[in-house]
Amino acid sequence: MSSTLKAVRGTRDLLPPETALWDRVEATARSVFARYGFGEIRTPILESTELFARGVGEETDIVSKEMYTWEDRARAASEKAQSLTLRPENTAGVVRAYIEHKLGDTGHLQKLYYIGPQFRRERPQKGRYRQFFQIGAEVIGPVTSGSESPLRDAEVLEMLATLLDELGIERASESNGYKGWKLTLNSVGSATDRPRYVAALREALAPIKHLMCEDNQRRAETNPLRVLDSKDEADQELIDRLPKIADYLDDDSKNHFAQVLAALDACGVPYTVNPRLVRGLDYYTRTTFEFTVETGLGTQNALLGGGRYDGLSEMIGGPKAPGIGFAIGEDRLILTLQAQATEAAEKKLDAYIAPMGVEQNAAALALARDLRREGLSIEVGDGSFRLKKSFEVADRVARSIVILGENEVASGEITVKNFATGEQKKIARKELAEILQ
RNA sequence: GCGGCUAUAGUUCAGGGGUUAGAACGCGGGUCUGUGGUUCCCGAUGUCGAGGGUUCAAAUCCCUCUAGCCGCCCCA
Repeated sequence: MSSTLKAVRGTRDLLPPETALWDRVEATARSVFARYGFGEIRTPILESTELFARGVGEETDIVSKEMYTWEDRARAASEKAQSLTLRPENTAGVVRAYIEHKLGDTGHLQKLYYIGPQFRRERPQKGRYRQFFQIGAEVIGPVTSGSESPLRDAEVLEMLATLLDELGIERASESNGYKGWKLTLNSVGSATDRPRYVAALREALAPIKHLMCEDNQRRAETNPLRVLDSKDEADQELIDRLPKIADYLDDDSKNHFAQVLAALDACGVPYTVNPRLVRGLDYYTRTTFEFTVETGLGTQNALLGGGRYDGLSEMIGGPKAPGIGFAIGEDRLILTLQAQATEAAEKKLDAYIAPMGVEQNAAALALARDLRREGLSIEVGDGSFRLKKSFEVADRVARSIVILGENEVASGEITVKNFATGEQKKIARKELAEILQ
């Protein structure tokens, strides 16, 4: 017995009417990004494995255990098999394209956004899929283009606040029980601060880690920064006494962070500084941030995350090109909007054309064609339907019904009925479009 | 990757070894061969997730698998 074929684990089909919400989210994002001077970039979903190993970091969970990676087949003896990977995130790909196309040589600041699928092989859950969608943006360029400016950090954060506002996601406040979006940020220091701090952390952890939970003992070895955002109650006191990142920031980094916060204040973007906020990707430097929401996502409450990556370009063999970016979990954004249950009125078509008898089918389709070209949304029934059925279907999908029968053809007039008012009248063809508006 | 819960009609769910598996919504039809949205009357919903086992008998009990969900890990 053959089992039926299904979408593979962790992937899913998106169907109407839900896709209308995806459209709205993407259209809103494009509109906001355009106003901030961003242009769209589309990079391949397939990249050389090495890009992620070097960019995202060999030791990160993403690279070490979550990537879809395989050896591409060598087609000729002279060709070498190459290790390929379905992109688990998009920043590395964008920076690779920036380097490959020598965008830095333009001397201009690059503002790029993308919308597309990403792939990570994790255990699926609500808000966490193996193929998931990210909407992201990157600001990157040579230092002389101003790419290192704290103004860029603040601009990106303010843009995100605007986007969430325009999408209708509430800000966390007392009145909504802090269920709206919340921005948390931190500075993890420059490319030299960060290793210094990690070394200090390792040193501090060495004598006390055996007192901690199993997870934290492992983290102390593999990724000491992660110990900081451990949720283990018993370990909190020990964690509080660990060195603070703020004490390892050089003056430039401190100054940079202070300017970001000042600009956020000036723009009225609410935030919380969390000195323990660390992000899982190796490339982050200085400003890191995440937006969380409490609605609809369970424990997957990180709606988007991002940060500065001043050294990423060099890590993958490019010129110095500081940058800052973010990735929004589009799936999570959709879930949040659905949970907010601002049930938008169901969109109905302008009219439904009901041909009376199959001999009217051709005329009905021609009429539909004309009305559609006039900008109306139209559905056409079938002449074999009884009129009662036509009315039922029409009432479900459209605001008005247009009846096309022998009487109408004979008289040259068309019968139109509006479902909301119940008003029915016979009108001339040329008045039709206006009546249906 | 680890631990737990779940899988029955298009949808949301009830049923818990014994003939033919139920409700609501939705769907089809009728009262009405040119009139919907509210009524009224009929009807069909289905390999009970897949495979195997126990039993005279399995949707029901057991095992395996698959998928979803919850928590962890981690992240968007």
